[in-house]
Amino acid sequence: MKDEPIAQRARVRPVTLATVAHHAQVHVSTASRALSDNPAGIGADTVRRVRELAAVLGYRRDVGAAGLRTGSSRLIGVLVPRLTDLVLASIYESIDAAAGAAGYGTVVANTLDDPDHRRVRLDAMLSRRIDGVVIGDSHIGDTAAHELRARGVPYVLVMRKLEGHLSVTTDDYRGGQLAAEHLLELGHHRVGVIAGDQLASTGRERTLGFRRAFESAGYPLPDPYVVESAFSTPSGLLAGSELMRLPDPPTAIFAVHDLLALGAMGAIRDAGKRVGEDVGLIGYNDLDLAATLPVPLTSVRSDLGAMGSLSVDALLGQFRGETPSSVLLPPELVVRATTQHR
Amino acid sequence: MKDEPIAQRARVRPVTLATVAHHAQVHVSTASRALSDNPAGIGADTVRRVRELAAVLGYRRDVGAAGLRTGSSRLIGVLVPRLTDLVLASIYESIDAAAGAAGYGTVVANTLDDPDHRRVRLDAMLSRRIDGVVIGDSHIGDTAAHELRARGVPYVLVMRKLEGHLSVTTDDYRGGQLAAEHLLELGHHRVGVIAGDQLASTGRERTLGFRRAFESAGYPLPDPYVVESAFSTPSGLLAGSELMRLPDPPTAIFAVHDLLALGAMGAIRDAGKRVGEDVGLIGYNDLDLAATLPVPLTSVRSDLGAMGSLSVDALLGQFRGETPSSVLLPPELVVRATTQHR
DNA sequence: CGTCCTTGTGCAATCGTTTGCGCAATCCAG
DNA sequence: CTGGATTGCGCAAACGATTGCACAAGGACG
Repeated sequence: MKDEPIAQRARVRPVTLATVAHHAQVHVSTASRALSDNPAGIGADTVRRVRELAAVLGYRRDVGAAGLRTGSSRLIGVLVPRLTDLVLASIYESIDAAAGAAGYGTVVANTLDDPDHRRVRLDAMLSRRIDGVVIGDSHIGDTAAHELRARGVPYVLVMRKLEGHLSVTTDDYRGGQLAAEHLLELGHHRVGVIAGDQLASTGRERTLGFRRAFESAGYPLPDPYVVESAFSTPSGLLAGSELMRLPDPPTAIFAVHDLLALGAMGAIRDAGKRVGEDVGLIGYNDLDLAATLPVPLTSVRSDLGAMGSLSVDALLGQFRGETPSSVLLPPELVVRATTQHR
Repeated sequence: MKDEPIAQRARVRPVTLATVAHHAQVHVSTASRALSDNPAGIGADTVRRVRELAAVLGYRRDVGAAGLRTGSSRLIGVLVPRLTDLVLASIYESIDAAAGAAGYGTVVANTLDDPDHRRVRLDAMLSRRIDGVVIGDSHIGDTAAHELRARGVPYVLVMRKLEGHLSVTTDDYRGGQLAAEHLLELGHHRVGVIAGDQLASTGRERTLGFRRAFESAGYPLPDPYVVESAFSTPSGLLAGSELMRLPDPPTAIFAVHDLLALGAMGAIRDAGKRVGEDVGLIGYNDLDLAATLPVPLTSVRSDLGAMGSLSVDALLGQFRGETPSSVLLPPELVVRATTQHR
């Protein structure tokens, strides 16, 4: 008893390939092959025996160790601005699901749209020898994509695009147009935009498409009617108040993100007006909650699930040595109560 | 040129410890020690030289390979029902931040509150030899915690508790009481509850605390006034409509999750009543958006960030061989416009 | 001037898996 | 009954990092 080593917090599991092989009375290499996806050069009954034993013993292949040998970690990194942004969370969910179906795991990092933070997180990912990266937070002037290209690590941008890089996005310019056309049809001529981050292609293009459409119709937007913002609810409240405080407040507002629209609702209320009746409002992304709000929100729908899984496809294609091309999905306008009067 | 091997998609980086050691003219073991956190037994200038060289060469320690040797993957697994649930996303963000600060990475899995799904995801995590697990989706009758205990893998429950397991939660029973006391003070006697999932401790305890308080005050809630639900906005709309269709609809509603409250707002509107003025409403968790809604939402606040980082602390403690004890954080009522009339 | 200690470095084993290569056993045809 | 083809399996070398142990150099001390 005295010389028994102290088993403090003994991980109960040293079940390795060797254990299984030993029990099955075969060589470890045989066991490895028997457990591989398509066992070549191994007798059918050996395969069965090894697999049964593996199951009984609770064997679980050590993916890390395997990766060391094969050079592939079977891990995909995902960069997002924030997971508490519902839109990114949705995309990440579908990325993870698609990756999982293909036998890959994912690691996600909040970059908070901050370059330093992002450097650190990307470094950590590279340290884990990820096989590829989905970039969901690209920014004008951002270097992550270039760096990955230089390193030869496959990557794809999602949601936000960047000139010269593979991406899977929706046609945000067109989305802005859709919103504008709808408001024009309703007879709005003095409108405001809560424009989001102009360094992100989403905020920029949605705003641009919207402004151009109003311009073409003969009602160009003066600059004070377009206010930049982050992509959060509080930010929407701020920007919305700014618009409502203008000497001639807009009769309708286009917010480039549903959460911004949510904040704008508060601002409109605070200004003593009624959403939908006095002031029209359009959001973007058509989140679940848009439909169930007290006053259901008109929104430009983009297929977040599709974006996620297509981006994974693009990555998997690169793993196979192909060179996929960028995807641009069509947006769609969903009309609800916030733009029904007038 | 002919015999040049085809360099298809050559990962440009074979910078290993050996490369660095070679350039620095030292043995690889010396290099390893020089790069470790506190270099013992290595000359100060050697350390400096090696580190400089490593930086110049763009060396990055292969965490997987290191883990193979050290037996620690420096990876923490996190189980959540869904990341699109804002509450869980917030908790996960703080878990990831705390883990990152301690030098750990995280992998998160959506279990969708589905046992099979969860088995698969947990298996994948164990295959990666995670050092510990934060369980954010525990359920009555759930086996994950037991299994981890049996395997000797450190774990901690967060947000939802389970008898006999280490957990970091807020006092949900007390939270329900707070909501009830507030409504009683306002003179509400016929109230409804949107109770969430009764297999989750959150839904159960918040509901229980609320019911007991009304019972003690002499106004027990008839069963039809308590309706179960998922934890999403659409689900809140459904449950809310059910309550509003009762012959004697409640004069106030307690929803055990802000998103449920959001859905309930829609239901109240649909019933032709005004939120806050005709029907009081209380949510739970005090998400960002609660304060900025058209009618700002009264909500029971729980400190999600603290829960996340405390749960990581609990895990780290176990890594060090300690046996941390469960944490119960106090909730707090934040009164806003949805409960201001009457 | 010899011995002992300290300090810095190298050697080699090890973690769990995959895989090229070669050896044995089996089969069938000539 | 023999020889070649085929099949099934084992050996050992990676993969990249960490670490116990041994050893060399140099200073301190008696």
